[in-house]
Amino acid sequence: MGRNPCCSKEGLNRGAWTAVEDKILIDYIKTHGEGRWRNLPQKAGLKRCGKSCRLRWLNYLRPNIKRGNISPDEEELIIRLHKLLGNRWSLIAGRLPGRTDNEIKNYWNTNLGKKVQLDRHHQQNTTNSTGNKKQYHPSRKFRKLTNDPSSSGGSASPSNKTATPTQVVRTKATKCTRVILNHPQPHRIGQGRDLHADKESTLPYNLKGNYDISNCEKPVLAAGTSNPTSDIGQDDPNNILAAADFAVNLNPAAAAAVVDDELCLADILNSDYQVSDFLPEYYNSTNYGDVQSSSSTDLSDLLFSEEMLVQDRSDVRALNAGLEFESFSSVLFDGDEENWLTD
DNA sequence: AAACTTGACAACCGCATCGAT
DNA sequence: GATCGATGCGGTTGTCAAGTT
Repeated sequence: MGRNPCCSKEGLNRGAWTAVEDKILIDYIKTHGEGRWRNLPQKAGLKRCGKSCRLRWLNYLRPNIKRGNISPDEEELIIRLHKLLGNRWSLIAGRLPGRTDNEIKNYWNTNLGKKVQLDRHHQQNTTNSTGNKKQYHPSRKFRKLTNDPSSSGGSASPSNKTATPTQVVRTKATKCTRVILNHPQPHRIGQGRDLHADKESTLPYNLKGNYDISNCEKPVLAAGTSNPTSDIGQDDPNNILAAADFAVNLNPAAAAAVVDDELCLADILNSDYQVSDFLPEYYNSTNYGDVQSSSSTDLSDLLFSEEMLVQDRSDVRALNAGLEFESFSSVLFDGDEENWLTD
């Protein structure tokens, strides 16, 4: 039994959307909201496939869409996330507010993919600098992207001739020692647990690198809510982890918090975790050290920001099989001088 | 100036996944 | 558990503009 086509293609408009069609779609969605894409064209009076309407809305018409001008920061984040996640564009887009998966995919295919590829090529050339090599002739776009002086449109100066031919965006060797994820509110004094009195035993692991998660549940990755804490009963004795802080002290290994084998970085990135509001207060009160936190900070910002803390390296522990450690480490520590990470 | 090439990106398409029944 | 509809996702294509020869 074959699947019915999402819509009859006969008599439907195809190709670029007109301003009139856009207006109809916008007006309809403003009135009736998103969803029901299959029936939307008929109800709205559009001669378009429902899929097409959805795509048009999600990628171009909906509010808060950023168009063009992908910043160097965004570019860097895309490269890192792609290194980590591969072609999971929606996942990557989810970490870039206002950007769509389609835009990022296109940007990657036309810019970054080649850029990264060229960078790898250059690295190979520099490491294997002996022997005759076939000369590489990058395309016009390649030369432009990499500021190759041979580019006709480039602004090459004589001094550039000795410079590295590629100006590829390099990942910063940012050392992350602690990743804070939003998590359920810890029990407070008088509410079942006293963190201040017994913080070592209350936490599922202590912050000296000895992780004891045997009795812990993993936190609720409450997709779709920015405040998963509200779903957790504070007195639920089973929510040990829910009652504990989900900060992972990983010196020097940058890592996302991983609680069990089922939770990997990709899961975390795919969640709607945000840095919790209450953490600064809590951490300050328990003297657990600096926690840079902001309620508006997205996890991706945190994972890849300069704000990640650098402390001592003394308590590196293998964290978890679920962590895509190798890939993650290579993402964050691309520099040759950062070999210690993989030790 | 025309022909050709290349890049950018909007849009399409097929398959996968999820939830309701 | 099977089926089906709705939606999401990622690969690919089509088209236009800009650049090159």
